[in-house]
Amino acid sequence: MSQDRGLPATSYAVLGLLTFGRELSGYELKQWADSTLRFYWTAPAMSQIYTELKRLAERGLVLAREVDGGPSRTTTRYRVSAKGTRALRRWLADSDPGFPLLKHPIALRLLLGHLLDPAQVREMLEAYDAALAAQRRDLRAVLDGIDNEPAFEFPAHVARWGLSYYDSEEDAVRRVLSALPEPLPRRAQADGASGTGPAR
Amino acid sequence: MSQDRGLPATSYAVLGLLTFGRELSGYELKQWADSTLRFYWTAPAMSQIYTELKRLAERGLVLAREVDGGPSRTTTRYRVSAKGTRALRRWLADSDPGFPLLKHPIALRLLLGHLLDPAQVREMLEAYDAALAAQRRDLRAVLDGIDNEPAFEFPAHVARWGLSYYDSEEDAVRRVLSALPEPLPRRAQADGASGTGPAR
DNA sequence: ACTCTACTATTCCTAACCGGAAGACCTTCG
DNA sequence: CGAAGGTCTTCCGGTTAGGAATAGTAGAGT
Repeated sequence: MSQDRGLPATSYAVLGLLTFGRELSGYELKQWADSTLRFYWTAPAMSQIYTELKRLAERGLVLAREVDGGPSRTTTRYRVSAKGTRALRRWLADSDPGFPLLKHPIALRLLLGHLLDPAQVREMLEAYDAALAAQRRDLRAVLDGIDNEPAFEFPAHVARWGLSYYDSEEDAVRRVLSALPEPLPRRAQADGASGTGPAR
Repeated sequence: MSQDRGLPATSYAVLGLLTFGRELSGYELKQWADSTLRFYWTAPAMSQIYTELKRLAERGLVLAREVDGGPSRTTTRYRVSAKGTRALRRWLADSDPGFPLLKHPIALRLLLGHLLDPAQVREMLEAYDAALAAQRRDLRAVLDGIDNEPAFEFPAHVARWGLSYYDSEEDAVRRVLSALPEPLPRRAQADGASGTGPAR
C-alpha cells in the first residue's frame, strides 16, 4: 500500500517507458533507456532494470509474460498494469519532483583549473565541445524520429529541451575558452581550420 | 599504487576542495560542499565525507592533524599532502572525464505528460521556474563572494557557467509553457497578455 | 559443418552512496 | 541555570550503480 510511495524515481521512469509502445523485455527496455532516457535521467544499468522490473512485478504494477524464444529459451516480457498506470499518475501528481541533479565532470575539473596548465584546460574543454556535438546529434536523431507524432508530443518537448541545453552548454564552453589566456599559436601553422577550430 | 587510480570522482572532489584555502574539518568541508559543490556535482552526505577523508588519509593524500577545541575536545583537520596534489593533478590530466550526467525530475515527468492534465503540467513547470530562480540567487551569491578574487578564478568560471545554465533552463521552461495548450482563462480576465504570456 | 562473433537475456557480486540516528561537547542567551 | 542550537564525528541499514559472469541463439565467413 503505502509502500508504493516509497519507490525511487528510477522505478517510475522504467514504468513510464512501458506506457508508450508495447510489451518489452528487460533487454529491450535497456536499449530504449539507453537511447532516450539517458539524456535527462540515468540510463539504469542492466542489473538495475531487472531489479526494478522484479519489484514492479511484485507490487503488481507491471505484468510479466513468458514468451519462448527458442527451444530452451524463454524471454520475459513486461507491460504496465492498470494499477501501474494509476500508481504512475498518482506519483506524477503528488510527489515533489525536487531539483535537477547535475554531475558535471568537466565543471568539476575546471573548478580545479589552477592545478593544470592552460593548454590542458583548453584541451579538455574542446574535447567536451566535441562530445557535446556528438550527443546533440544523437538527440537530434531521436527527435527527428518522433517529431510530429502526436503520441510523442511530450517526449518531443523533452527532446527539444535537451537540445537547447546542449546549445547552452556549447555557448558556455566557448565563453570559458575565450576568457582563458591565449594558447599562444606561435607556430606558423594555418590555424582556423585545424583541430580546435570552432566548427559549426 | 595503482589503487590510486581506482578512486571515484567524489574522492577527488573532496580532495580538490582542500586545494583551496586551508585545513578543514570534515564538518567544515561539508558546509563548503553544500554551498558550492552542489551546483554541478553532488554535495556528498556527511558520512560520505568522513569516509572519503579516512580513505584519503590512508593513502597519504591528505594529512590529518588533531586540534584541540576545548578541554576534552579534539577536532581533526585535514589538508592535502604533496602526494595528494600530485595524485589530483594526475587524475585531472589523465582520466577521462566522461559526459555530464543529468537527473532531471521535471523533464522525466514532462516526458510522461500524456498521463497528466495540462493544468498539472503547467503547475509543475511554474514551480520549477520558481525553484530555478531561488537556486540562481544562491549561486549568484556564491559568485559575488569570489568574483575578482584571483585565487578563485576557476571557481568563478564555473559559477558563471552555472548561472548561464539556469538562464537556459528558464528559457526552456518558458518555451514549453508557451507550447502547451492554453490554460483556458475563462474568467473574464483580460487575456491576450495573461498567463502564458512571455513575461520578462 | 564448424567456428567466430555479435546479439539477446539475465543474474550475481561488490563498491558507492545516502540519510538518519546517536552521542558528545560547546556557546549563547534568556 | 537550563534550553537551544551549532560543531564534530561515527555507525548503521538500505538502495543504487557498474561490471563481470553466464548462456543460449543467430548469422557470417571459411
